Amino acid sequence: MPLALPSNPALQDDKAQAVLKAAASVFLAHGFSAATTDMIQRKAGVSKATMYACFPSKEAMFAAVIERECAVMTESFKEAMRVITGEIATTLADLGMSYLRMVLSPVAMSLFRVVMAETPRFPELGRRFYLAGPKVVNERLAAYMSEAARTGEIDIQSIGIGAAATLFISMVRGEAQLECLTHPSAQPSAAQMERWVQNAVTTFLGAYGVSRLPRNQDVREAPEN
Amino acid sequence: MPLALPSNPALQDDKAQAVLKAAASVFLAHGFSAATTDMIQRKAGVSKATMYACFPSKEAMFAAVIERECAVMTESFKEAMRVITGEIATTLADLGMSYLRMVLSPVAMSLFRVVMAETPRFPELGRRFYLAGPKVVNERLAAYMSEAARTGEIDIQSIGIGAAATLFISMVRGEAQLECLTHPSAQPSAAQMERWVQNAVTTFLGAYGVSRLPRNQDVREAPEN
DNA sequence: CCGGTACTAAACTGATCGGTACTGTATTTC
DNA sequence: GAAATACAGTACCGATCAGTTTAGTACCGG
Repeated sequence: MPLALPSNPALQDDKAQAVLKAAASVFLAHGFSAATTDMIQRKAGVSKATMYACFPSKEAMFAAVIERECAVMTESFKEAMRVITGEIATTLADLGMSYLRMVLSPVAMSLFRVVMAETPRFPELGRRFYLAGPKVVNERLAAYMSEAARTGEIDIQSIGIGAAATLFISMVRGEAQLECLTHPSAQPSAAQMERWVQNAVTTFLGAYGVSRLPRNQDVREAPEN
Repeated sequence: MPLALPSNPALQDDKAQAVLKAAASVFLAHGFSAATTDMIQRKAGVSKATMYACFPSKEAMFAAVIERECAVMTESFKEAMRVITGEIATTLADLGMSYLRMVLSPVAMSLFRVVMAETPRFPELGRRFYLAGPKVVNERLAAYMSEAARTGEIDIQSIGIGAAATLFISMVRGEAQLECLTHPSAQPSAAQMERWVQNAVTTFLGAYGVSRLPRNQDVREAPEN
């Protein structure tokens, strides 16, 4: 008789990883309630007993999945928000594009959907998401803007660094994310993404940029959405 | 004992409304998968047979609920985005506050969560939501901005009316909605909401406002979030 | 060779799901 | 007053759920 599986998390790490990976794909595709442990077990290629040896319950699997995806997201955002020194208009555009690519990626979209849906029932999950994603991005961007303010490229004294960062990010993400969330089949073109980012940069620098060159070196025309 | 029924040939319509209302509260609270028809039936105070006489299936109930909530939302937004003539800074702040109050209301938040979660499985639902909410708001705001541009209060030729409207709305909504979605327990204070709106107005007019008065008549200082 | 370990496959438990069918009853219509 | 209508209440159906248990297998170190 196989001994009755004590709470030994160090089973085969191999199997636990397979379960976690399978659980991630199932939960991100279907959400918590619509996902079934059978789907996870089947996709992981392990037996039910093994799965329940790795995680004590469906909820625990879900929590582990979200935790892991948040951690991955944090790293991706840190990478995406790494500043390459240059003119501020270019830098903001680059940061905006990196950010938008991340936010609109299939994994990030699915994670967003699932977390938003399940936050009322798993509140700590929403907080975790906020800290892993938006918080990190805001901090990185605020750090850059602080430097840009110091060198005189922008003047954001009137609203503060933190607010300036969130406003810029909100403009970059706003319409883009909303449209993609509500139209899941069609993903946006590169040109569309550049338009979204460029509009945000133009507006932000229009409000807070310190113009050394004559204003309005921008912009191609920007269609409705 | 069943109470006396109002003797109408349209009894069914009466019950159907009760079912729809109950279904709305259950679906908005739990999402599609976690909601059960028993919860709806119980809350509506009707029998299962009656419920299934009104709607052929759980999916149909869900679709009807979302459809109705979207219709209600449209009317609310149209009301919220009605312009009362005044100075542009004041008008934008008023519109922003009305909009934000709507967006952050419990019903709108729940609807947003549910629609975002279920759009991959019911794609037409996401489109419906977009048309009923964001689209309407953008149109209303764009109409106002068009007028403001005509009277010379703003100059948005460089990006276009539609883009200007979505950027302003994105700034108003961005951080506010994200924080409320991820922190469902604590609803924001009026002061916090005013700060969000004021930052958006300041930034927008900083970029596109035509200053007749010396610039920077604004702003109280704006804390981080 | 043994005994423990790490599993698989599948049967099983009790609960719950969406949906149907049946029974009984109050009201309306003719 | 009889038939029809519109319901409540509830038992029921097959399916499916999360999670447990059982039986058996392949591999390991000693």
